[in-house]
Amino acid sequence: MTDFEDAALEVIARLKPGDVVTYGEVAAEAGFPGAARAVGSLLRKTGADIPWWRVVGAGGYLRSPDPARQARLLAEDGIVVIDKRVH
DNA sequence: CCCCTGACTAGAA
DNA sequence: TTTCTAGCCAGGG
Repeated sequence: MTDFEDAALEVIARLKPGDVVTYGEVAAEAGFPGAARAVGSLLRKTGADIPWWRVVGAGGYLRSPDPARQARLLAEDGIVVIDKRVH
């Protein structure tokens, strides 16, 4: 487990219902500013156990391979998603 | 070690 | 507005 993965996973695990952060914010918060891509790679291989749906792309755009599913999960958190974007 | 890809971004053209 | 480029980190060939 790399330092990056360890820190990034913890940042995401701390997210509460209603919270939405971008890949870049997670990376910066984890101490690796600019490593937004690595966050995506991490979520891709990481199974459940973390609120991955609360991580979106810059501008609130849903970048997950299944935007519809992510939008539904966000809705359960009380977050409104319009045209695949969080406002 | 080199090269390419990707749930990314910000800035330049 | 759309397209490119450069930067970043992890992974795979």
